[in-house]
Amino acid sequence: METIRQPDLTRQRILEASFKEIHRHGFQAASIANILADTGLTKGALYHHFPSKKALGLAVVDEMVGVRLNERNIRPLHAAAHPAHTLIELLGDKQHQDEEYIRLGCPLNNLMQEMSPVDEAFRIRLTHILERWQLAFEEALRRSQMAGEVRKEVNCHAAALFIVSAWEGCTGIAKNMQSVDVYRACMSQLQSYVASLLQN
Amino acid sequence: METIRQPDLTRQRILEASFKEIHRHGFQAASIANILADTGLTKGALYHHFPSKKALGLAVVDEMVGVRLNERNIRPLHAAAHPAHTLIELLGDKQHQDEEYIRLGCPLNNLMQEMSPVDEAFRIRLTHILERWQLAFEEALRRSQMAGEVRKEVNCHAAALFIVSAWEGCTGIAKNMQSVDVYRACMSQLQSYVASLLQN
DNA sequence: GACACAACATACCAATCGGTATGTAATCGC
DNA sequence: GCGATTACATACCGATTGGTATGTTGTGTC
Repeated sequence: METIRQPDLTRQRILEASFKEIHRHGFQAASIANILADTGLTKGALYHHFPSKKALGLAVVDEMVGVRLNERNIRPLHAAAHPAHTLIELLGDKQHQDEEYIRLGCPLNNLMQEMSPVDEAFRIRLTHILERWQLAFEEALRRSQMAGEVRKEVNCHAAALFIVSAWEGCTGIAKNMQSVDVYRACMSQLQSYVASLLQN
Repeated sequence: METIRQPDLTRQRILEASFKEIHRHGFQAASIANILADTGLTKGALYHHFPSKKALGLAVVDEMVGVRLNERNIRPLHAAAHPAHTLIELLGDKQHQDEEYIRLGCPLNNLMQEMSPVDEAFRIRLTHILERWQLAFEEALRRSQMAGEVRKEVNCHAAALFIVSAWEGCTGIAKNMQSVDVYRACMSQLQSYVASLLQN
């Protein structure tokens, strides 16, 4: 009975199962037992790779939540020729209109709302992710501003903060109403807000 | 040893302690033991007034969260002579800038984010509260629209949805950043959005 | 090939959870 | 005043929680 061992891969499997479990139930209600049942592993494996449930949660924040947000919502802006327009397109992206994603909500927002008042370590890491996101929007607006596409009296920093906030607000409301239509209607209003920052 | 009994009052005390506990830790992580310790009562008392933790939570939603929102964010709009302007003032209300309120977040939003995907009974009641709120904004905008204060091409329904969403988004982000300044900056942007709906 | 260590599995633990069964005292109806 | 019922208090319960101690097996190293 020889069983192959791939520690890096099992670690990743634990992270993915934990991400799913946390996305469904939140961190505090996330059950180690469920994660183990999902992966088919046992406690020995999990506590070999992660010293505690909290450490596992923080790893999920950094290596899953943060990375996914980078790939989906930040990277597209970096290569954009007309960042502000790419931003508006991003707000209407079909990627975010997935049924289950709307039902379960934005993983970043979920964790922020749950953990921020409860655990400082979580809060700080989540804030860092949030700030990277906000900064990406700010730079996108500023680049478009220098290109004359965004009105020059616009406060890009404050606008970026508001866009991130409103985005999370829309996903949160749509999550409660369990409606893709609500999500679209809400994000459409946000799009027109961003459009109001443009020239003409 | 005669102890006076005021069942209505003890029920209210349980509700208030539960509201505090839930506001701090969320519903699922809220501890019955903590609530009892806070009130000085015992399990016998609590389970006499409420059949289960879930029923207690739903009562908190209806009798505490819903009522508070009515008094603070809806009633002020009913008597307003210029509803849209009252709405803008409401967004800058000092009442919502209380330190602890920002640290712990909006009770309605907290519960929506936590409970919507997990429990349908919670979701429905929270949605009702949310819809009443949205409707109050919609009617405020519409009244101002008929008075010629809000531009007539504005979609009041969609705008109200967005205002509620963005508001909750702002409180959520400020809660994570634990900053009254962030809250103010964010709500200020929302104010200017609403202002952009006005005539001229 | 033997030794060392990493990568797991198994079994167990105390603490906490929501909930219940039972007991007791205050209050209300007559 | 007396029985019935309401309003609690006390003690207990099974289930689940995150965590640990110990065992076993694969794997790289010399």
